[in-house]
Amino acid sequence: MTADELKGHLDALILAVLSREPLHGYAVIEALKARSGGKLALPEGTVYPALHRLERSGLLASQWAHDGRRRRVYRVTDRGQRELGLSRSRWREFTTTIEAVLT
Amino acid sequence: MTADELKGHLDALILAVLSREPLHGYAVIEALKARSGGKLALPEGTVYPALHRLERSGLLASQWAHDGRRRRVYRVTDRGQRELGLSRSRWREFTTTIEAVLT
DNA sequence: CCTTGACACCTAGCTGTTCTAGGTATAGCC
DNA sequence: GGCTATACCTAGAACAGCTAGGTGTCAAGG
Repeated sequence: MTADELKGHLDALILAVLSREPLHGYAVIEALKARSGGKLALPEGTVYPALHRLERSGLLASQWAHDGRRRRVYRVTDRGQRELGLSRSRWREFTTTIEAVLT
Repeated sequence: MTADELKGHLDALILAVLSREPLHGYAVIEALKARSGGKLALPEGTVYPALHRLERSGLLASQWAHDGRRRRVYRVTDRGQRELGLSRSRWREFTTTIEAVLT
């Protein structure tokens, strides 16, 4: 399920894990894996560009941390928090719409 | 909600409406609109290529009907029916996975 | 009669997102 | 010293959905 069916929902997932606590990119990947029971095993080439995109559009902010390794730690901005709320209600509408047709 | 978030799920939706009864392309668009309460207003440029794709991969079969207008009527093949079943369970897994992360 | 709008089909090319497949570099363990 | 896990990055491929154009029929209204 490393999927094309994911399209359009990745941003919300990233915002969701980062809204709990700031994390660096690699840790975001692992958090997604952990919180989904291993189902969401996203490659770095998917997540890193997504983080950059989200930062460019002001939903995330990042800071370099140098505790041994170089790590870029991301946190959700206020706008990102609001966007996460919108994403959640959009998700609910999306699923009910699809399910209305699918069942 | 005419969306990028739809990606990867359109095929299942089309199979679902056509599994009830065979329809021509334009009617598929209207059926999707009706069954979703107007939320799914997909442009022709999305649906027609999808129908062709599904036929090419053997999940749909079509026949021209000439009752006044030219209409290409699509029906779900046996393979398409099986695929619809798979799509439904994939959908369930997909939503539970996303929701585990999102909530 | 002729224009407008709904019906019904089609496709080339744009866009944007995910993935593939490469690359760099450090830390820790055997 | 070499291997694995950690940690970052990006160019380009692949592909789905959309935009924006096109054709043609039919029915209703002016």
